[in-house]
Amino acid sequence: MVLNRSFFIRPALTVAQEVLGKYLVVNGKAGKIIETEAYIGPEDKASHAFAGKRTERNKAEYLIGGHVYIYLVYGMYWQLNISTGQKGYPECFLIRAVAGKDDIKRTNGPGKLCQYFGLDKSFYGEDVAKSQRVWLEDRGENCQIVAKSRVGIDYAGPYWAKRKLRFLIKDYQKYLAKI
DNA sequence: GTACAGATTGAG
DNA sequence: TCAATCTGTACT
Repeated sequence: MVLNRSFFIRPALTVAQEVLGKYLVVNGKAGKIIETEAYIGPEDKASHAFAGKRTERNKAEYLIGGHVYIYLVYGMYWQLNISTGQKGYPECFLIRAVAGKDDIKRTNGPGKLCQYFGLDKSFYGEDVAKSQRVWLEDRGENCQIVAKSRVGIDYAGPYWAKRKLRFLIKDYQKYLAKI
């Protein structure tokens, strides 16, 4: 079943965990989501929307849950986020890794999975609850969740860098072992 | 206008 | 350990 609006309008903290084990489907390719990070609103110092900041780049983060917030980092890699929560409140989660058919080494990083799925700025603001080319699917697979610290945000200070806002499925290492 | 750093990655 | 390479932000 395709995940609908009601799934995404909950807090990023909830959605980032529940979306693990679901499938990302883009242009006919599908992958099981195995790692995410939550960016939980204006008080989150690591978020692009910290202190309610709004820019041309991050405006999709303010849309009602279910919209694609995709942006370029380091000049070369796209990061796929999906907004959560209500309209006007900047929350989202970042999809950091999915498990594709067999070549996980091409989808085990946020930049790499976008390259694999062909995701770029043309998907900016896409509504995954309505889109015909990108959506999330529940295939009835349950999984256990492990929480870790987020990656690459040391600039946000020890409190936000250490908070357990990165989520992985428990057998994440098993997938990596297939490389 | 210039300077700079970043939610990454793969090669050395 | 480091370079690739673009964009928003904070300056001049």
